[in-house]
Amino acid sequence: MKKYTIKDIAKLAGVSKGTVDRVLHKRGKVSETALKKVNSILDDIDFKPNFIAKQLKNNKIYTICVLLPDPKKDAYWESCIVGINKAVLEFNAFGIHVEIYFFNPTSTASFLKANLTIQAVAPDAVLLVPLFFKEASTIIEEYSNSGITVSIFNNHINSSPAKNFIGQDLFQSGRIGAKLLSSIISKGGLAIIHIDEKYNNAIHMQEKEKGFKSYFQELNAPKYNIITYKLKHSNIEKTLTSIMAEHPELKGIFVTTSKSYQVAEILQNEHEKKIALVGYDLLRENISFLKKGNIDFLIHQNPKQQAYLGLKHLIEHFLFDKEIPSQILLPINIINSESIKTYTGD
Amino acid sequence: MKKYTIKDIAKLAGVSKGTVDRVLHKRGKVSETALKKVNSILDDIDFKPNFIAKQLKNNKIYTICVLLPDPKKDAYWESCIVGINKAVLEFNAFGIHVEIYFFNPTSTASFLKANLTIQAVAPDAVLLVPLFFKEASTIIEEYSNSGITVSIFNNHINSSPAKNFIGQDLFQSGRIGAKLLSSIISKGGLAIIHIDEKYNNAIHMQEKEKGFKSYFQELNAPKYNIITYKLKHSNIEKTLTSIMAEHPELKGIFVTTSKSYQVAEILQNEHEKKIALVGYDLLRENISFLKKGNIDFLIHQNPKQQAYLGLKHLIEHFLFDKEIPSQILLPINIINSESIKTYTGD
DNA sequence: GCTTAAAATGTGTTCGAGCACATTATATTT
DNA sequence: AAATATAATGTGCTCGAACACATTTTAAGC
Repeated sequence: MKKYTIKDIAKLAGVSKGTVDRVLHKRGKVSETALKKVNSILDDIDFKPNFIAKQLKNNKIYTICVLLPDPKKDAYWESCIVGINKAVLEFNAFGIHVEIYFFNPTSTASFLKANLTIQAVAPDAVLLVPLFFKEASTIIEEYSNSGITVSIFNNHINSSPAKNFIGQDLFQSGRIGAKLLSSIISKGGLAIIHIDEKYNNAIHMQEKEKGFKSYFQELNAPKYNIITYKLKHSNIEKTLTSIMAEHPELKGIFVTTSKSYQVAEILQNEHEKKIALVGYDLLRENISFLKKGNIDFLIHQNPKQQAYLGLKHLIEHFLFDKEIPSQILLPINIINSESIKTYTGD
Repeated sequence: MKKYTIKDIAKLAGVSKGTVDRVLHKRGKVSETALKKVNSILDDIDFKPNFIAKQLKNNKIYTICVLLPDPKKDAYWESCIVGINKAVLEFNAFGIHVEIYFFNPTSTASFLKANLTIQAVAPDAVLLVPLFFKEASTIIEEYSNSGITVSIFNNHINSSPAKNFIGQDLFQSGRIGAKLLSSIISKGGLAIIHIDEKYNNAIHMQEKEKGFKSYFQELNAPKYNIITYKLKHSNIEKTLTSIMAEHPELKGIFVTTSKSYQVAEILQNEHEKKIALVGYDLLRENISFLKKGNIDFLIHQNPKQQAYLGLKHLIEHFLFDKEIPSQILLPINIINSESIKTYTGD
């Protein structure tokens, strides 16, 4: 249980701490006899170098840049900042310097420009949302070549050299949505609705759709029939009402993006029949409709936690030499009108 | 952005580091003029003492004892150990020593005995599950008098001097269960079933029942009628089948404890009609029935996270001088057969 | 003005690892 | 055997905060 120091070992082995140091770090210039003496002591005891002392000697300030879509353009990203601030606060006793940058999620040029700025900063690590597949891959490659550690969250990029990803299993996410709708309604028509956002997160939507369909395929229940639509924000109301007119058997809708409130808005005027609605993300508008009962369930993608963990693992990597997990898939939270209350704080 | 040291401040203020030190720690023996000089510098810059150096100087090992019911007696507590180990791992670079103790949840004597052992250890803090109201209150008082910090989790004790509690809002938890059942079934009979465990966690069950009922009262829907039963483990099958015979309108069951698998076991033989079932906690048996479809939703009380956070806040209090939050109410997670997959890891 | 007490201020050491540099021991060459 | 090269080992300083102790300054008393 005693904590041994290098000095202790030196004493026990009958050599100086310099020699012990050379043995520990394999710096050579140690005689056979001295090596044996030190190693025999090291075998006997459990020596762990004092991390605190190590850090003090090192005494470096690590800079980490975070790059994400501008929350002003899409409120989904707001909570990421909360998560980042949480991590910053947690480690403010250490030499960690975090800078946050935004890019316009509708503009690849903006993404590239932001990365130029970051490259000028020359940070130790970058945590980013690789919204644009192609551009992100190149950029990440560049960072890697400069010896800058890269972690990504929210979006996965298979072919990229960045190995540290934090997000959710989108396929499974779709299955969860399917299971939820099948819990609420026992038969009838179901619609998968992709609301086309200004920027393309097609992979997200596709994976969720696949998962959703796979659930019902496995269920092998012909009592459900599933239709899929891709709506544009500009004419949702018109399209949706016509879909409903065309499909009177429609009982449930699964919205694959955070824009389910736009569907809820329209559904709330449909008084004669209740259509179940499952959507994504705890946006203010979504929460409002969830509480009112127009949205039945929200699936929580937890962007706050994604950003928090991404940053935390980078920091712990630098400070404590911990390995960064190559992939973290967060639990997918199901939220209803009553449980939403418990998600406000931490 | 520069990191200032005491030496820097001394230089800027034109005094020695000893004087700066005295000002920072309010140790007195500082002249009016020197005080002013140093304070004016401190006002200008953002000085945060280097935590690493502080720790190295301090070089103390903090001992924290954790006391919880024996997981061998009730599997619910198993995951607490996982949470504790997570915290221990996270801070293993620091001087933190954690000891875990168990008590028999059916025996107050065992609880008292374990606390005697802990008191002999004389730790810096204790994290415990105050299962027995009266005994826990006394014990916590004793710890406080000895200057030992106490945090509690899972159970709340109003009248105790321990202010640091981590758990969930049980009333709200009951409301969530109610909302879930009302999502699945639109009308009919509902049963609240308390399965009497060997030890009394009556407060838990009562609060959940209150919450459950309050939801339906607010809903003001006479299409539901609610019955409440308290079952003993020994004769669940007999009692439950007689209840179902007596109440053919029964459509949903809310089990307030982690023993919903016992109900599911019986329900799986009822093939002619489907009864919705909502229960608590991710025990192996519960998960199995959730996947099979006999349990519709599980409410996750997250004992792992409760233990983890309890320990983490104690550690951060000692290491970083952070204040321990007087109360943390964790989010209440809803889990279905598809989302359970995403909860296995972290 | 001198002595002594008290207050104020400064100096130096410690914590443990890490590394530069100094010193000593051994081997090689002439 | 002496000179030089090379290998091996030891010493001492650094990181920044904290605190004990030494030194200086100021005030009080006669």
